[in-house]
Amino acid sequence: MDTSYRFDAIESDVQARWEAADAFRVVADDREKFYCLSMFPYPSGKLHMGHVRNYTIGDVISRYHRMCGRNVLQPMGWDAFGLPAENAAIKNGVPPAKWTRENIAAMRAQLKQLGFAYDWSREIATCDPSYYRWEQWLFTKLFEKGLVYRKESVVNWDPVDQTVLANEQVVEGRGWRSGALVEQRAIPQWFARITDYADELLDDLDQLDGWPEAVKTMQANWIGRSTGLEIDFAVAGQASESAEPLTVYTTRPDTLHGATYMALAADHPLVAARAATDPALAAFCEECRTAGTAEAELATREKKGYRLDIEAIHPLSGEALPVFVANFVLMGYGTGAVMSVPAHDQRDWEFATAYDLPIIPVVADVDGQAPDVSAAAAAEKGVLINSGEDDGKDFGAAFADIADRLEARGVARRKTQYRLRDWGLSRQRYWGAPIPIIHCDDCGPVAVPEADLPVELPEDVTPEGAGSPLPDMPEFVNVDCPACGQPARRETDTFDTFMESSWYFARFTCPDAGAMLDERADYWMAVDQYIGGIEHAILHLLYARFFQKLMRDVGLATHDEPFKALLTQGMVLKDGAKMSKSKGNTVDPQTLIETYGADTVRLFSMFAAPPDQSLEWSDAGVEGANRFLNRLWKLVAVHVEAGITAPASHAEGEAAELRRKVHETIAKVGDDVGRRYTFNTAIAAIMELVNALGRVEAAPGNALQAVRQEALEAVVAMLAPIAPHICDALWRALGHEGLVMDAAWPTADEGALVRDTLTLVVQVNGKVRARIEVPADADRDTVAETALADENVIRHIDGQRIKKTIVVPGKLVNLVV
RNA sequence: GCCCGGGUGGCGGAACUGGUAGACGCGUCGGAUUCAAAAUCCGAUUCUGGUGACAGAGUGCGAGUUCGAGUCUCGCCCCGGGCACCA
Repeated sequence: MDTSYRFDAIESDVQARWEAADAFRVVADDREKFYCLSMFPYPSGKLHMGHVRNYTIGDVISRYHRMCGRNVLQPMGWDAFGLPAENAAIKNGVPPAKWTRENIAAMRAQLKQLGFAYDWSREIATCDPSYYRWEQWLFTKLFEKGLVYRKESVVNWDPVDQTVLANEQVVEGRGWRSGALVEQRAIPQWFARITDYADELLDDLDQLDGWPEAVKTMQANWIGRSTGLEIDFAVAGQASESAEPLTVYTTRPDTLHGATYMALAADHPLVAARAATDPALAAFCEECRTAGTAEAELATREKKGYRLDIEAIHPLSGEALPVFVANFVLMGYGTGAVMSVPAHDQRDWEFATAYDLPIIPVVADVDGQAPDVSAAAAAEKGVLINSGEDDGKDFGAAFADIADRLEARGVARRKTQYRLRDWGLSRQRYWGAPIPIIHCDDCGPVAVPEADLPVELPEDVTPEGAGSPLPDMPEFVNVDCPACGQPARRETDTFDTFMESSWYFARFTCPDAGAMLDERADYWMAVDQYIGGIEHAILHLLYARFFQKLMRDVGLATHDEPFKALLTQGMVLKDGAKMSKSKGNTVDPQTLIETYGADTVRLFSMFAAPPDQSLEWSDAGVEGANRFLNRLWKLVAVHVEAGITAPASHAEGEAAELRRKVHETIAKVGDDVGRRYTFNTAIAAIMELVNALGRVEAAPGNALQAVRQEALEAVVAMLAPIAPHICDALWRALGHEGLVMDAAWPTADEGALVRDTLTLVVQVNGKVRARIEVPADADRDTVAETALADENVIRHIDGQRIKKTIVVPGKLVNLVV
C-alpha cells in the first residue's frame, strides 16, 4: 500500500467503481425505504459553497441510511426556469435555453466530481416540456375545479423599458436598468386558491414532528389565522348620504370604544369615486400607488393621510369620526379600510400623533390604571375602561358582548380571517412554463385540452430586455379556440417558478411516468428527510405543502404532507459576511477540489459547524481537514504494513481500555450522525479516536493489533458517508472486498463500554474544588465520604457546618456550607 | 416595522435533559528532525496573579430563579433570515 495519500488517483478510481456497479440506481423493493432529498439548484453556472454544503449534508445522511440497510433514494435535478437566464440572454445574446442547458452540464460534472450518491437516471430539468406539461395539466384540472381564477393585481411597471419588473429589479423605487420611476399597474393575472387550504396548511403543521419549531412557527404566523369581527360603519357627510357603509375587520373589537378615526386604502371604491372630483385627492392617491406594496416598506414608511369630507358613524357611540385615505392601508389586504384605535395600536398611534387626532385609552394596564399613551400605544389586552356599559370586562367578555350587540343590530359579523393571500401564478416573462390557457372573444379563457399539452415554450429565442418576446410571436399567440374553433389568442404569461419546485420531489419517484405521477410515488413518498436553506422556510415550503394537497385531491397522491423531516441549512460565510461577487469574498469549490480533493472539501464542510448554523469558511481549516485524511491514510498504511488480522471481539487490560474508547466513539458517532445530525461533533470524536490510535504501539500478534484492526474498520466505516472515496480505498486496504457503503454501519458492544471507576467533580458552594475517583457502583454515602476526605475540599469547607450535600450520580458532588 | 433565529478563547466551534465552560480543528509560541527550509512529529496555549500547588474573573449587556445558569425567566444591545415577482 502506498504510504502517501494521493486523492486524485483514489477519487477517480473509486468513482469509476461506483459507475461500473451502477451503485446508486434504486428501484422499489421490500426493504424499508428512505427518501433523502436536497433542494435542487438553480443552474446558475457553477456550484457555490452553499451547494457543496447542502449536498454534502444530504449525501452523508443518504449514505448513512444505506449502511443501516435501507433502500435509499437520493435524486438530483435542476430548477431550470427563472430570471437569471433572461438576464444572461440580455447581457450575452445567448438564448436562455442554451445558456441553461450548458450550465446544467457544467454543474452536473461538478456534482459527480464531489462524489454524491445520486440516482442520475432520475434527473429532471424543469424547463423540459416532458416535466412542465404535467403542471400545465394540473393547472387545467384546477381550472375545472375553480381552484384557479383570474383577477386584477398590481405589478411593478417600468415605463421606459415597457416591462414588468420583479421586486429585486426595483432599486429605491426605480427600474434597475432604465432608472425610471417604477409605477404600479393593475393587470389581470391567475391566482391559486391557497386560502381555501389555509386551515389544513395550518392544522397539519402539528403532524410535522421532524420539522424545526422555528419553521413551523414562521409558517403559522404567515398563514395568520385570526378570529375577529367585521364591523360596518355608516357613512355620513355632505355629498354621500346614500353611500354604502364602510366595512372593517378587527381582531380587537374590545377596543372599539377607543376608535377615533378611520383609514381607507387609496384604491378603495369610495375613495376612487371622490377622487374623480377632487384633484388633490387624486394626486395623493397617485402618490400612494407609486410607492410599492412590499410589506416591509409599508410598515416603515412615513405615515401620510388625506382627510376626506365624509365621516363614519361609530356603531356604539353614534359619534361622527373623521375618515382619511392613508398610505399604509392597502386594498388587497382585508377590506381596504381600518378602524383606528390609536391608544392601542402603534401604527394608528403614529398616524394620530402626526395628524393631531384624539387618543383615548380604553384598556387598562396590569395595575388597572389608564395606560400612559403619551409616547407609544399600549397593545396589551386588559380590562376595559372609558367604555361605558363595557367597563370592567376583560378581553373575552368584551369581545363576546360587543359582537353579540352589533350582530343583533345586523352591523357586524364574527369572522375568521387569514393573513395568507392567494398565490399569484402569472409572470410576464419569457423563461418559464407557458400558462395553458387560450383567450377567446366569445368563450373567455379556455383551458388547453389535455391532448394539446404540453404548450411548448419556443426555445430558439433571445430576449433583448423590452419584456417577454412571447406576445410578439404570432406563431405562438395565434391559435383556434378549443371550445368554438374561432381564432383566439394564447395566454403569453408564464408560471411563477415556484410552480416547478412545488412538485419535483414527487416526480423524482417516477420521472418517466406517462402521467403526472404513478404508483411508484406511493412507495417512495413522503420525503423522509428534506434539506435546504432556511431562506425557503416560508414560500417554497408552503407552496410545496399546498401542491401535495392539490395532487392528493385530484387523486394522484396519498400523503397529506410531502416532507416528514426538514433540515434547514445555515449560510456559508467568508469573513463574517455572505459570499457574493460584489463583496469579492467568494470561494470557488472547484479550485479547492482540485487542490485538496473532494473528500477534504466534504470533510471540512461537515466539520466547520453544525448544519443548521451559519458556516464561516476558512482556507486554513481546509488544510487541517486534509492533514487529518493524510494522517488517517498513514495510520492505516502502518497498520497494514504490520499485518492485517481479524478484528478484536474482546480485550483485556490496556487493550480493553483502547477498545472501550473505540466503542464509546461508535456509540457517540452513531448518535451524532443518525439522530442529532451534528456531523461536526461526530468528526471530532473520530479524530480523537484516530489520535489515540496513533499513540498505540501495536505489533503483529499483539492484543492491541486486533483492537487496532477493529478500530480502523470502525473509523473507516463511520467516516465513509462523509469522505467516501478515501474510505472506500482504505476499506479494501484493511482486507475487505467490495464497497464500504455496502458494509454495515458499526454498532457499539455494550460489554466494551463498562467502567470500573468514575471520575466525579467535587464542588463546595457550587465551585469546583477537586476531582475524585470512585468505584462505578459506589452509593451516595461512599461518594460523599470520599469527597469529604479530599485535602482541597477540607481546606475550603474550613470547619464550617455542611448544610446540604447534593450528589448527581456519575457527575458531581456539591457540598453547601 | 412585523415574524423567526443567533451572539462562548486570537479564530471556527464543543458543552445533547439546569451539573467539570472551552472537546475537536485552526492559528500562535516552544522543541525534535533538517546544512537550511517546506512537510512531518512532540509539547504549551481563556484572561489575571503566583516558580508552583492554587486562587480570582469569565459564555453580547443588565436584573432574576436555583445548592448550582452558556443552558431557564424578564428587560435591553448587536448580527443574520423572511416579508408574497431573486431562487
